[in-house]
Amino acid sequence: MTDTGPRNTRQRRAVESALRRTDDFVSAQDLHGKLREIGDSVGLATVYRTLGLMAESGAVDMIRAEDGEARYRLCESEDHHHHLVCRVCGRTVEVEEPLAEKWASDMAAAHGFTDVSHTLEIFGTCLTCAESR
Amino acid sequence: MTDTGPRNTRQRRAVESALRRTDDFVSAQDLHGKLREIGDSVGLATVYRTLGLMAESGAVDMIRAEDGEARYRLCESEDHHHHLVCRVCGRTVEVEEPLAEKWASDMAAAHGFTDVSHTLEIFGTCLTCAESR
DNA sequence: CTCTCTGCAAAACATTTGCAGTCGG
DNA sequence: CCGACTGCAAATGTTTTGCAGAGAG
Repeated sequence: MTDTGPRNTRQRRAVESALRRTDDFVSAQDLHGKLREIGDSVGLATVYRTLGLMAESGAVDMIRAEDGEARYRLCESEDHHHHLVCRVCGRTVEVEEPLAEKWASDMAAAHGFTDVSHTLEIFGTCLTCAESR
Repeated sequence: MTDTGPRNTRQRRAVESALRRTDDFVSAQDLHGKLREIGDSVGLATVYRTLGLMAESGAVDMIRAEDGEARYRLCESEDHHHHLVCRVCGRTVEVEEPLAEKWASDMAAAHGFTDVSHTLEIFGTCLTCAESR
């Protein structure tokens, strides 16, 4: 079980670094743009591939914006959690709801479902964005 | 307030009829395919436009599959509700969770967010699909 | 060295839009 | 009649993939 893990390439470091510098959820496209701006460019396909791997390994959270676009963010807590996202500026608050977890799995079990996963995201307009409207 | 509503065209009737014949969530592409199969073909763009309007008016529920594709289903209950969806066969169970509603709005308000909306979907493998695996 | 990772460009998809013609009311 | 609705094809935007070359271990 010698987990060699992914290779330590410049591109991977750049993606992780850019994610670390961002508090909010960003799309693969956004990230690609940011990297290009700071002159640490990484191919778009590589950004997608890297984010995909990180999401699979649990290193980043992935959510879907209301239009279906995927957005990523470095995972802060180990525990499963959800997000309150400003649909204007993207500001994010990480929230926990232990009851929802249990409710979801109980509900699924009651109907004979297994391998349960769930999504729970809250979208709104944050105070700052509402005022500057 | 004479709501004339949308026009009663063959295409709109075909879409509604096809939705009525399906218990599970279907994508616009699926629906377009089904209509073509039964020889009651409707342009793909029209399927999208019609589903979009119906979703806006609340006539259908719209959820995002795990891959981000939009899926639609005739709305059964007036109240806001959520879904337990089999990720293999698409079988759907409509569930309600009044606590989640309140929790989401309270949580958002506590952080100064307004115009709150939320998504809560549960994905799993239903008994039938688990057995035939 | 070897095998994974990368970049680029093309492909694959879902969805939207421009426009001219159709048809419901 | 007239404006909303439709079909088609082209445009868009995101994400994936094929392939040859680069570089990590």
